Amino acid sequence: MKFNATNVRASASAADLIFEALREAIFTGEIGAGEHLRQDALAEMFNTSRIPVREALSRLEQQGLVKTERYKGTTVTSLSVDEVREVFEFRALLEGEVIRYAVENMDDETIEKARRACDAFATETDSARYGELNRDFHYALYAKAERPYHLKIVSQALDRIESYLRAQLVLTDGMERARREHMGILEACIARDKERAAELTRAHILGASASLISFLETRENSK
Amino acid sequence: MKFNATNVRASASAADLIFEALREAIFTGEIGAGEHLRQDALAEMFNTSRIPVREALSRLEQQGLVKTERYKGTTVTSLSVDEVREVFEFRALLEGEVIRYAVENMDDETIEKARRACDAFATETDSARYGELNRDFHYALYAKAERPYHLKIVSQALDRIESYLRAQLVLTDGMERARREHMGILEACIARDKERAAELTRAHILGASASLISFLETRENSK
DNA sequence: TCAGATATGTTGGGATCAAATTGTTTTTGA
DNA sequence: TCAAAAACAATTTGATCCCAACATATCTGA
Repeated sequence: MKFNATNVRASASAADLIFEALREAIFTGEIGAGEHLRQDALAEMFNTSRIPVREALSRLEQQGLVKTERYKGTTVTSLSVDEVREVFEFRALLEGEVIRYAVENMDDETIEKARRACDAFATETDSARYGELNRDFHYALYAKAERPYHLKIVSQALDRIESYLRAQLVLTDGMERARREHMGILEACIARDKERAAELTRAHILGASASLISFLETRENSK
Repeated sequence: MKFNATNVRASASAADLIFEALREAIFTGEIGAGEHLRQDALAEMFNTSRIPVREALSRLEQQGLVKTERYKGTTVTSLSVDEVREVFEFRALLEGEVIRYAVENMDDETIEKARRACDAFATETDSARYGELNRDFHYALYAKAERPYHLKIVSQALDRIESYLRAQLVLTDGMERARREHMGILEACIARDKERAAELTRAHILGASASLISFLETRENSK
């Protein structure tokens, strides 16, 4: 007899929980850039020892969300405008290519799934969930590219700038524009027009980048 | 009295040293795919406790070089042919773009540095150093792209398949061909022809991929 | 024979201590 | 007085010993 394949073993370890909590806190801005994270304090906060805390911090560092210096501790990293711009540029290149692959394998089921994600994004009113629903839509399409490595890197790039992405979406026209552009991408996928889908995706990302960067720069200047 | 003969106390932390040692051992094949890594054994081997060992393993896991399952331990991951193919495909896309940026900013100093790296690669006789010198050449050019995030991802992709890359280079015509192709790329950079440099870089990577994969597949079939 | 019990080994995580390093404060000497 | 030196505090890194959770192999009894 074969046992039920439920993934009990994949249940989160303490390090997983701390990692997720910190990641989310950084994304929402609850922990601001430059802030110092002390291992002892975190261990106490999460009611564990330092061991899982260190593992979580190490993973955050690998993702570039924090930086730790020997004997000095770990701080939340802040990205410069140039760095943000570069990550968006990278995403435009990569996601454009990924959607091209995806359209090649596109089927009705995937389109249906993407349409639902698109609707969910368009009707959501809780701005805290914009980022998540935005990912849902794109990933629904990207899944069909059948390129797990590419997708992992896309995901990593999104993590790097997630907090900025969330900020961009809640800007006045960010959501409305994203809604429209998602529709366009979806239609190109339905028409199986991979070049148009790729071009729209690139434009979608670069447009968001431009709007975010102009926001960041005016904020920077007004300080 | 206990002697602590290891040079743990240099500048890198113990975890750094263990990480590097394991990484190199995996690259050279000293630790084969599927092999089991036990924390106790490693701690004893490096004359430390399990704490830095676990940190090193965690970092290796983040890079995808090993996989750990809860309460079961960590094993060296092996890539399927499809995965290897995908990483090469990814590199072709990304490195093609990176060299395009690099040519835009190209200067004589960089070309001189790349030429030296190219010569060093062409004249090296120790096959263990091929991989490193190959990286040196490409990075010398890529540096001028002034895209740190892109370069980090390139580096990460190379890490993922480093051991395969080394295997590919020591195949009979791998080195000779790489020599020729490096020359071509360098010349395109000198001519400031970014499209040709990009196309040659793509072809260089995809060619290596094709030759490696046919090698892997015949080996697979002959088993 | 084979399902269940048992033994053993490994990883996950806790607690506490020592060592190393950095930053801060206090003391000292000109 | 004030700059350099010394002492001190805070913090991270690592060691050691501990136990719990879980996996696997072996043994046992029907």
